[in-house]
Amino acid sequence: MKYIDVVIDNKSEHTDMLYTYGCSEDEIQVGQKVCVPFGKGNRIREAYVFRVVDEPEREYPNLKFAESLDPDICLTEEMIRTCIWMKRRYLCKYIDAVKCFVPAGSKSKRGKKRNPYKDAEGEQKPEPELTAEQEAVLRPIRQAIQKGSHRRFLVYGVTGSGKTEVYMRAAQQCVLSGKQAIMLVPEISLTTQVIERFIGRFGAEKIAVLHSRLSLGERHDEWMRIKNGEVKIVIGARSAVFAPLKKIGLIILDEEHEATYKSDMTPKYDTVEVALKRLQSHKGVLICGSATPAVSTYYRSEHGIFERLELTKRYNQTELPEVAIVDMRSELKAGNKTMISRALYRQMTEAFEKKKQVILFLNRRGYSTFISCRECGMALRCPDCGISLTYHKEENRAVCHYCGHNEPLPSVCPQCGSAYIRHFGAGTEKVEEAVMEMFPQARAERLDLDVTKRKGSIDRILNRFKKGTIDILIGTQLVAKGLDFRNVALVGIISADVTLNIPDFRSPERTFQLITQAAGRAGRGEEKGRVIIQSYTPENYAVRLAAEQDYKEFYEAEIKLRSYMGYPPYSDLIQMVFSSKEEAQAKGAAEGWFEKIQQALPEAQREYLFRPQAAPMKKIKEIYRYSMMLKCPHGMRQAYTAVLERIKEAEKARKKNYTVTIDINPYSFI
DNA sequence: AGCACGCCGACT
DNA sequence: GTCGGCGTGCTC
Repeated sequence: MKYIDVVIDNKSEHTDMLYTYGCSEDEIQVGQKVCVPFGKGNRIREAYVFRVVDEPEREYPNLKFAESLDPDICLTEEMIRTCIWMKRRYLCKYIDAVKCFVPAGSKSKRGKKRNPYKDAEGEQKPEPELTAEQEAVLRPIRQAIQKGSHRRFLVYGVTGSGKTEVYMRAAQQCVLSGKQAIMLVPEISLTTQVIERFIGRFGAEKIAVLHSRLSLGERHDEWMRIKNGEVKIVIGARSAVFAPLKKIGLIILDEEHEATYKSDMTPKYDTVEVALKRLQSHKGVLICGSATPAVSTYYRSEHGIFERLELTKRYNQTELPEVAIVDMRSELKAGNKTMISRALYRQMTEAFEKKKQVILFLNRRGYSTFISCRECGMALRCPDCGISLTYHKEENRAVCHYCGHNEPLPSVCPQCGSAYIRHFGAGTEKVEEAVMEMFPQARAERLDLDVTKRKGSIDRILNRFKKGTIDILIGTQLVAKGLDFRNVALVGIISADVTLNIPDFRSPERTFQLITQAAGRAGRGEEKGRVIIQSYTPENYAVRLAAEQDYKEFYEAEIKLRSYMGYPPYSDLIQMVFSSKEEAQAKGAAEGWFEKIQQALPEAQREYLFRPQAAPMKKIKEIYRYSMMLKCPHGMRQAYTAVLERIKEAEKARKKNYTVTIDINPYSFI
């Protein structure tokens, strides 16, 4: 007879705690899925064992007994420890964390197992010889994996420097050492080449692929294959970090800087953090790889938290493309009011004459519009936060989405006095139209998230582009990621200013990354490629240094700014969103929390909490939203989240007419 | 979240 | 006298 503490699979905040049951099964283990009677009606509910003890901590007058255990689903102690850690770190419920580890689907009815990649042949290529640089990078990685020491590496390697080969060799070492590896990629549908290479090298039977396009049954089967130890390497998007492997020797995050590694659903976890937590238990190795590391990651590699390894040479010795910036202010002065500069037009014409292909980037304007001067390029920014102000139509004002600072819309540019100051963003959609008009004979295709939603259409469009049945690919960031097209001679970035003016402290970082990645798409064949960046602020450091392909210089400039403004990595940002059907309730909840947090903070730290403000898209599906931001300076994060945890706990006792969602270091602010 | 208990109003 | 309305409070 054992006593077990379980977490009930139940959506309520109120039951988010451990319940003690009796269990006659002496073999019961932490992580086991069980069925227990719960509540007054003793309805049978699913639950997960978090603790097993011989004697209960106190008397339970009406102790109940667990009824049965699920033979298939059993998490390890390490996974349960990670769940407990996640609850505290992301302020989610136990069950939310548990759900990350268990497969969503149930056992497939037909006992037949399906491996979606069973028939994939893989890219059959002999193992290439490693370059001296790759050898040097692999040496410490292999050593760490072999010795089973928990170490963290940043592999900073320029595009085309052979990072994937390094990953594969590291994974090979991991398998040789009797451990398993997880290979994470930002977006599975754009990573078929990587999967093919892994399958070609290791064989389909040793690899599991996890992603959202799998059916529930397929996902369950893959999960079981992994759990039963049939699989050596798991490839997948961020959720694959939860793969039920027994001995994790290695976790790789490819394109480490990508936003998709931060979950925007509950629990709002950060993949690197979860990976590190798991690897601590497994004494495993973390590899973060990127050609444009996140500023916070590079900072860690400067301060001994990550060991930095560099790949500086392009694998096949192809030259970096020639990058030119076009000053859109002078285009306007010269009377060109279209979104295509004369230089870009010329280059496109030339490319088509040579039967080459063109990629145009048009960044989605997203949810906000910034205000800038078309004559001098200046964009309105918050005097306190340094981020772009957003145009609010209703009040005709410019508003800061971090602190709420707002000012009336100027009628003339405060810098140069021009009357050509207006809100920007709209109009980028017209690029496709403009291009069609300028090049009616060219076959253009658009690739963005709307198109992507239709299953399989990414691959279809990309295949057509590869075959050459499309001349111009017009796309968003999607197209920038790791695609390898030989025949692309020219990449045009329609407006670098759009990403630059997204109201987020990371906008320079993202601009730099986008331009660099986009540039990497040009000239992958024998001929040198060309890149044209159009901007109203060509002197901006992010635009200029991206054109020069100078990451380190950019990092130095950016980290100074972060330090000065107190943004990550010098702080953590916490966003709270309060939503309700009634506007007054959402507002009231936000203000109530504001007061409570203020009271909990020492007076000198109250400036770190910004006043709540209505979300720009105030009403989504009849729900009103208010948001508020808390900046946690160095080392204060735990103390601050503990304050929020206490308030959340206290609010739970009352009946609430609102919901609060807390996002630690969100990727976008609303 | 559910589910039961509970204490008031319209019905057989 | 009883059926059922949903307000309240607890779930090992």
